[in-house]
Amino acid sequence: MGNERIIGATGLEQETGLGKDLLRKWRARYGFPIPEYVREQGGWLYTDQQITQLRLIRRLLDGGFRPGQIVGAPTEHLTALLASLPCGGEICCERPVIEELIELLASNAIEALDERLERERRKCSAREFVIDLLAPLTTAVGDAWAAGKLAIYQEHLCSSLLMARLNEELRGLQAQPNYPRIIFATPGEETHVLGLLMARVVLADSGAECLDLGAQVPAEELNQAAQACRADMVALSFSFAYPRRKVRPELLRLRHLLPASVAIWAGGKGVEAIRRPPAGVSLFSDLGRAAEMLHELAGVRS
Amino acid sequence: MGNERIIGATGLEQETGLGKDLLRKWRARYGFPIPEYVREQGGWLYTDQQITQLRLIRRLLDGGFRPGQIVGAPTEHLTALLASLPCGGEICCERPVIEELIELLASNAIEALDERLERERRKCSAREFVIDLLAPLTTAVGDAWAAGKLAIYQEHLCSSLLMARLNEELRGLQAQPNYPRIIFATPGEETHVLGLLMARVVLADSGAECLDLGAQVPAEELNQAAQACRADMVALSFSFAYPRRKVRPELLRLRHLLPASVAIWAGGKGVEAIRRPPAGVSLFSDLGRAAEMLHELAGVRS
DNA sequence: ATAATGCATTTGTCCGTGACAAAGAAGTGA
DNA sequence: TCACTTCTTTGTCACGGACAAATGCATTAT
Repeated sequence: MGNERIIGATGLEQETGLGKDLLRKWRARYGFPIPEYVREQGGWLYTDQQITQLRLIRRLLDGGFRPGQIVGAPTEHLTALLASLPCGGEICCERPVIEELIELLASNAIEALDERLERERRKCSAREFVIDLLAPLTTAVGDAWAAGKLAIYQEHLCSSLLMARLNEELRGLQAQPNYPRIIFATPGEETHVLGLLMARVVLADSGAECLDLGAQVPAEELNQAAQACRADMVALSFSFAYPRRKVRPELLRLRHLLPASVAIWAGGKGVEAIRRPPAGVSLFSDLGRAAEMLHELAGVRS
Repeated sequence: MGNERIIGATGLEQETGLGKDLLRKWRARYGFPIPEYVREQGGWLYTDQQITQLRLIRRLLDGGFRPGQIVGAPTEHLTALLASLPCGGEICCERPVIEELIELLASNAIEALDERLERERRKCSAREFVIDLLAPLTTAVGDAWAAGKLAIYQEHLCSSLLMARLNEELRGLQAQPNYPRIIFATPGEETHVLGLLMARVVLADSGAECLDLGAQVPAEELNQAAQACRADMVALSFSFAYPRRKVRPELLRLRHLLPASVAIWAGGKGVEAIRRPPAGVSLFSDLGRAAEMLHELAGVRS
């Protein structure tokens, strides 16, 4: 296992969420990161060091730092800054279960992980299972990856496992009268579906009728679908990776397209930082609150 | 409903699978497509006409035409060429069931569609269900979309429905002794997971132990996962949208990384055009054949 | 003192161009 | 007919410039 990894600029984009153009600009402006070109492989060679730094930078940017302050900085400096951030370097494990689960994942004990989840599932309702266990678990897994405790493939493995579970939960849930018909989708550039699925389980469990359009649905298509299916609501999920500045315009455009009778709910890590929602759009950073809102809404209707 | 649609270049990329850079080059080389810049929307305005042409061009390219012959051509010319293609403009509906299902989808009768699938499901084994119904249905839906008979959102809706179904099928399938442990994933830039899921159901139904890594797994991670989980095989799915030229290099790189004891199987529309597979890689355009191979392999082992 | 406004700077994305390598086509000789 | 070599087409990347949105800072008004 060498301490250098060849990754095409596009591959690096996958890992860090930092675009090709942006990395080029950084290289020009701050002199970092400068990869080495390897002829025989036909690709750029980034050192592990550089990749680590880029990951740290990504997290610091999310934490509010500006690129000019951190992009050229040495690793120690970055880690120091990260530690100074509230909830920065630490993995938030409020519940010991979650730590256990992550340990299992780290040691590739997939079957054991699945069984452990099954046991936890029996202890509570579907809603609690998702809100109090799976959601925190997902963010904890993300943190553990960023901290280098998990490999990406383990995160993927976990996602896949959770998605299968969530799909199971969805079975047999019946829509209740007076509860809205909701279309779930992920906006334009968002590929992460796990959060969306969790939301679907929670709201379906609460009695809503749910239709899923999956990932990367353009606003125009969403509008068509909402009208064709006579939906009462559109639910969107923005992950942490969604470019912040694009959230509001996307929501505004959708609000402009959709008839006023169709509500728009948006959730996920990507909208937590948004202060005031655009008019006619509801933001949720908490699935529990969304479920409450749903019940209120249905109560008014009946 | 206007006859013009605003789509950012990136949005168009979604719809047609044609990258931003490529469209720019085409515009410079062939004078097409030239969108109009709209200041107040801050985006490029592509006419429906242009989008239709681009879709047709996409299909013609898949059919073997070269860009220089078709990129500037008028719509009628393109449709004529498409009709001249074997199985070109037609939707291949070998089985009338599929046509029925598509009709249901076109009229947004999702529940009815689901019930119809359920009825078909009872008639046959899981394996036949996937191979003889779902797989053809998926390609038929793609064709219907390309022909303008379905909107994208309907395709998405169908995908989501099928994925839920397939996940159900997966439940309760037990791995059999002597059958390999397989890791499923989608390579670097591939986001389509439906084909992968179908393959997983077929092979799991045949007795393999399946682990899913989901979409967009870089070769390095795949290697790590394969070694950590002691997998016997890696199964990849390339959709029609995967850039042809990248298939072979990706497979070669993976073959180079993985230990020789780990088999590589690749399938999907994206590999059908590949004539000879790289050494040490098996290509499948047919899930049935893959299942047969699996049984042979297990027979040898036992 | 606080909030609000206007100006300067930072920063991410897109564009047009040129370079280049891989794939395809065409030509050549056995 | 097949293998091999040129020539052409074609997709992707790098580069530098341009630009708009976001941010920071200073000034003013309440």
